Amino acid sequence: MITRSEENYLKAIFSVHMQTKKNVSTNDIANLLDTSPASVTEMIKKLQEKKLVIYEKYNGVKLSSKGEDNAIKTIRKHRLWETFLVNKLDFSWSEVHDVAEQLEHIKSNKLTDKLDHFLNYPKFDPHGDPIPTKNGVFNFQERISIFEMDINEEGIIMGVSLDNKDFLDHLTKLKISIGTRIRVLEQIKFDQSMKITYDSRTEHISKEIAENILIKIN
Amino acid sequence: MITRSEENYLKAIFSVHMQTKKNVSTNDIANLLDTSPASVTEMIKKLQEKKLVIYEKYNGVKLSSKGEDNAIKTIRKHRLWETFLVNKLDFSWSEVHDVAEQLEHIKSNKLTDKLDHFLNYPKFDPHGDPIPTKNGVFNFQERISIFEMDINEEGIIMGVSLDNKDFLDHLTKLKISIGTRIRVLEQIKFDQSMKITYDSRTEHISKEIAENILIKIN
DNA sequence: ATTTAATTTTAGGTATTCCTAAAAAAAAAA
DNA sequence: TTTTTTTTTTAGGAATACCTAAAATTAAAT
Repeated sequence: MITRSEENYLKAIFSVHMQTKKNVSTNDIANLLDTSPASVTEMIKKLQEKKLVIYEKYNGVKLSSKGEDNAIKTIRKHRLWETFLVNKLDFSWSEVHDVAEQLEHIKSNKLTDKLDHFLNYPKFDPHGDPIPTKNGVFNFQERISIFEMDINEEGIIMGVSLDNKDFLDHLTKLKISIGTRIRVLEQIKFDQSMKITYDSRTEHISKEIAENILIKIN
Repeated sequence: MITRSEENYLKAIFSVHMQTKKNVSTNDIANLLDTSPASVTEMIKKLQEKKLVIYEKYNGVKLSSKGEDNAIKTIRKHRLWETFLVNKLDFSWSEVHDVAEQLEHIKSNKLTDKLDHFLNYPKFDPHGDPIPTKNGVFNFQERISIFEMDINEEGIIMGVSLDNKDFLDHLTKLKISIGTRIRVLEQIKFDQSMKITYDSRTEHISKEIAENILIKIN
């Protein structure tokens, strides 16, 4: 049996590895999970005994295939539940994170698969992140941030790279959501903020915001 | 914060008290939760400190109003989730218990209420048990078991008093479900089994089965 | 190449929730 | 009423998952 805590560690290791492609450091995990590095070392040892990670002292960890399977399953559940909350229960996308964080630990393969079916096998969650299939296959979609776009370039919003309530609430206020087609009008040199247009609106967005909105490339 | 374990104890106390209407004994709780009496005593003390129960040594416990509120909320969540699983995800009624046992501990009032709305404010769960409202009001319905019915008496099945997979699977096989109208044809003296008719079928059911199927009594 | 700084691990604790075995209290039987 | 049985509580431990402080190791800077 894999405990809830263990699942959170596996998910954290998966997520850091995804970005860095390197062995994941004790400190990185501690920061992400908001625990002490000492606790991380201890837990990693337990995960190693359970053959969920590959670990060498002072050299970081990576997931074993068994550990990766579990991490992907947890991500799948998290994203399916977020989709359920937004599409069926009418939650706003800024509200779903904490609840999905709990729901992702419910143990029942049947439940996950029936939920997937009920939602009509969605490929992306409400934040635009891909939902792995039952077999653990991600449907990746190349994306760049608005900040990286050129003047006059167009794009369709595919997701966000920050799951923060204030940020998401702000996007809601701006009526920016997944599927919105935008065009970059201007980049202000002084503060690197950007002027964009969409749905016959023109808005000014800060660098921080532009960096965390993702558009489809290709 | 009330932990998952504490919630299970509160639910158990509520459930035993419901039947006995007396202070609940340490042993009863231990049996229901499949733990040792020693663990129960210890936990009760903690619940007392949190003002969730009223407790006197060697004299059993009862819930405080705060404890009862919580127990009812947990039952509400359990039954709403069971309804969701059966009505929306197409689980059979014998499969839902274990999953609902996990889902009932998800903490989010918003989720519970939105789920209730999504399900169209159901009054009874798939086993025929009443689902308390947001304000903790139960919709009780007087019920007796088939075993208590007289010869030739008619009734509509409103629920079951046993949440056991084999039992529920057997009912499914017999095509007996909530809403089925039945009539008692005969009671066999020898083994107290009963002959019943419903939907133009005639079946023989054992005493154990008859005792655990509940019909409406006006 | 040392010294300094940062990271990681070890050592020793705490809180939660469970356990068994023994003691205490209450209930039932003789 | 005394003895026996049952129930409940206390005492002392174990596992999980966290913590802080100190030691060990690695990385960075002078």
